[in-house]
Amino acid sequence: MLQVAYIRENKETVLKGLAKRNLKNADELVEKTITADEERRSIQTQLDSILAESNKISKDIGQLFKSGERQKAEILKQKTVQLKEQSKILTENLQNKANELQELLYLIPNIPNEIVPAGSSEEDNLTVFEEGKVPVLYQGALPHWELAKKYDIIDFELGNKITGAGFPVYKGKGAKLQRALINYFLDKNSEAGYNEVQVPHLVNEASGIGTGQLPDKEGQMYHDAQDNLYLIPTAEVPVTNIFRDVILKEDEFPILKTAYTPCFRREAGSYGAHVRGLNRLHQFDKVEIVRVEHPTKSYEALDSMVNHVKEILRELNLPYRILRLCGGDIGFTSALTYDFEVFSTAQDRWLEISSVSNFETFQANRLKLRFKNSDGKTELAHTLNGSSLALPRVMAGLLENCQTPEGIKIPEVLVKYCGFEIIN
RNA sequence: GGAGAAAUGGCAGAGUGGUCGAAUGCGGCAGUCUUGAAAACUGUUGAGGGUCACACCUCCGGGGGUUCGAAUCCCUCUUUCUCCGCCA
Repeated sequence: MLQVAYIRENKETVLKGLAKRNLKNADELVEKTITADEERRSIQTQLDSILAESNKISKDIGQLFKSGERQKAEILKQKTVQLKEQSKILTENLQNKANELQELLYLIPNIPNEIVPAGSSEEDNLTVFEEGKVPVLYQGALPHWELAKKYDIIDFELGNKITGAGFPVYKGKGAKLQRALINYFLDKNSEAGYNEVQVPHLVNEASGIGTGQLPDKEGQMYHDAQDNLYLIPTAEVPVTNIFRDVILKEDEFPILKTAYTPCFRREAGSYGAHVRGLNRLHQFDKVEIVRVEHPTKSYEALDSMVNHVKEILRELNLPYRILRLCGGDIGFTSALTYDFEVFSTAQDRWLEISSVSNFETFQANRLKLRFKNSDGKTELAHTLNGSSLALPRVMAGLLENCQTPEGIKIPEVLVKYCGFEIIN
């Protein structure tokens, strides 16, 4: 959520940024917001002066009672009746206007960074880096869902029976490989200075709002209506919300956290060939990295996160590329996002396996995540996060790219985590 | 699940209807002293709104109520602690 004061004072910048996102009715939205803000402040001022007056009278009454002048006190009491009426009405108006303003602010996405390319869809994303050799596979190489069946390591039908589509069961070496990857990712993240945490997999409404899933992506999360809790779509939500309503000291920066969690996504409206096998699931595992940074250091941090993910992919020996998302494809809350994609030879397509973003103050404003700066003023911090990494597509990429006629060769770095070198 | 107690500023902890945004201590920051540091002393130190700046307004777990006036009284929710029971 952008700060109203920022919108008020930087209207042109905001409009320009929203234009890059191809946001329809941006002008109207911004105008309405500014008007609602003005009205809110005007009502607030009126209310404040009425409250000031009645506070004063109350104090006077106190004095009069003390000095025994009950008669005079009774007269003053009469005066407050009218003030009370007025303040009641104004309080109600203020509440309504504040809600209206809040609703409007929820509709305005983050302002993209200068270097975010213009564009309307994923076609316009900019490839900024590419690395790794695409292996030449043997005749008869299979997509991962065939491999999963052949070696009996992932069972989609069984998951379908237990729960439904998109909830696979990992079996035998498949389960072990999955666990190996999780441990490997966590270890890599820890080595890089990320502090490991285990967090709840269900979150409350305030947390969903804090990181921006609510109210924007309400329908994407599984919701337990009985207790009003949401299954997390990513560890970003519980981990970042560690810092909700927190005022940090400046020397507490930088903050680096990593967590492994399952992720739950309803993925309403996603069907077709591209969601086969592991490509799109309702439940999947992910290791996430989250950072809270000083505003002057957040882009440096973003680069460091990108480099960190690069190193992991290098070690896994996977061919990948990095995209800078364009204005039309970048997430609602993000100012700059880099997507990592692994090339799947057997599917002949790129699979998104990581998304690394800087949210600047957008989340921090919702979270009320601030720090005391060197002038002693409170200032919003910057938040960032990225996947390091999402399991299923890494798994898909590994299975497909590492397949040989003899079986699936486990990358060197994973062998000590798996305890085996080949799936056959 | 049953019984009881509690929730106040970074922390500890006072405050049971007016002069309380809140004593005191610790911590933090600044200064004096010192070659420097420690100690001691002095000052300062919550958040949000509002203003050019003041004024002013709101906030004592959340919500509601009583009252001219609520940290203080009432209702309700949440959370924590203690004891008992049950269970991993």
